[in-house]
Amino acid sequence: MDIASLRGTYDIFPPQSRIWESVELEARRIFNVYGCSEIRTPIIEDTRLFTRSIGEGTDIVNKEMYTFPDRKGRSITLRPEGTASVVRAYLQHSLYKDQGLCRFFYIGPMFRYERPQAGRNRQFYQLGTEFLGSTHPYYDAESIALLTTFFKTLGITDAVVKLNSVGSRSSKENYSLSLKDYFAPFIKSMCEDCITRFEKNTLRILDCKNPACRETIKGAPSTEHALNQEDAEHFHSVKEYLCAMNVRFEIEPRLVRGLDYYTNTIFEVVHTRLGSQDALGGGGRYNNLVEEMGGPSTGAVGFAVGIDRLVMVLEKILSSQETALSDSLDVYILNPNDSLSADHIVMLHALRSCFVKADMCTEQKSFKAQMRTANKLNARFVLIHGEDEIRQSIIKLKNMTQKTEEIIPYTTFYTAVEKVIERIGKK
RNA sequence: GUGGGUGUAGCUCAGUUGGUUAGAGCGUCUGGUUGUGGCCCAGAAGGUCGGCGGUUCGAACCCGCUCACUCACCCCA
Repeated sequence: MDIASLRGTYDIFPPQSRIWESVELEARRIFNVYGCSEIRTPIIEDTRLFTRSIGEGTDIVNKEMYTFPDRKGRSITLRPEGTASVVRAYLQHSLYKDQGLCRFFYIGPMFRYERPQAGRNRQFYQLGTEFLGSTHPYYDAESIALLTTFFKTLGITDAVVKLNSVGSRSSKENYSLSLKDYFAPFIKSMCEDCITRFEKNTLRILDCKNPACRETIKGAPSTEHALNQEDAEHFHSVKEYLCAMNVRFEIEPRLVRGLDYYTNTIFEVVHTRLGSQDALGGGGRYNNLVEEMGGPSTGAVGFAVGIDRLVMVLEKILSSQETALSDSLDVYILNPNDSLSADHIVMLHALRSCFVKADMCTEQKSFKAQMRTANKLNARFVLIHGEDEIRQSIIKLKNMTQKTEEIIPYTTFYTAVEKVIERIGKK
């Protein structure tokens, strides 16, 4: 075949898909406990939604979006993240009129045109929450607590929460200015990237990994000094609430995020077993976004988790035994006669109607070969109903683990099925 | 977008300084006497050596281009 999955996209199949299922199941469970309801938004949106919310100067908007004209020439974009769509839906349906706080969660694919790498794909999957309608610092803390609780229930105990605050818009602007003042004398000796960052997005200089730049960055003013009174208090409360909930975190003064809409609290959860793309999740507060999108001033906070990366970590934690074990069959119906009998089809159907995980052999194979198949399928029982059994009006049921065989009388179809189900222990 | 690494059977990989019919392990299938699995034994199927072009008497091996995978930069989840 000459057609393969597109670059940066991939297929998920067993046994790996089982991990995905359990992640999603656990997420729904925890989110429900925290009062979040699911929101499903379209995967395609008007391009302007993202350019406005994420920011014109960001990498996502500049070079990573899947953007194309539709048949009427409108600019369409495959969503690169979830928050913008949630905010759009929130506004479009005037949800801010209903109640104080809306708690949503979402799960689904996102798209970014990037060079694939470990933990980075063009179609990737995120699950996340958005709390809309409050500026209270408690919800910043609750978001982080929910995130860490989720990881813990999945068995991830060694993830690290990194926390910082960039402050409100005015604090952010102040900070940006003070950084410019600080870097101005050194900028000519810094790396090329930093020079462009200096003009484009000064905050991002703090993220530079160049050792020479690093030295200059060390002396840069930290975000905390740039926060105004109110922002500092907000940040302080968040930290206090986190401590109260026994959530561990590390203050990371250099932490800045690539999306423009963040204000105040920003956080990231990293895991050491991931490689260079080590963020399992991240998020923060975005108090201006709803208003910027044309709604009322609305406080909001949220996070997103990279499911692809989460699964990578879980695969390393879980033993291969654990993932393979779950695949077993209750009964395998043999086909000792040459042709597929109607009796077997009806039997299979009846068993499945009673939620017995059953399957049957439809091929013309030797008895031995059929037994081998049963074994390969990890069948707990094998049901034998061939010519001999028909003559004697019985069914043979072999217990594969105990290697025992039981004879079940076949007086009527229903009593026989009943007995089989009873023996299998599914009643 | 920039760099490094890698493409040989379904999977994991060998393959000598270029030289006849390209191998192994696992997996798959079929047998090992009448209709009974795993273990063991025997056998079989399965490959455009990523693709295209070049060098050569001769290329899986050398060269060029291209595609894909992969890791890193960048950025993010």
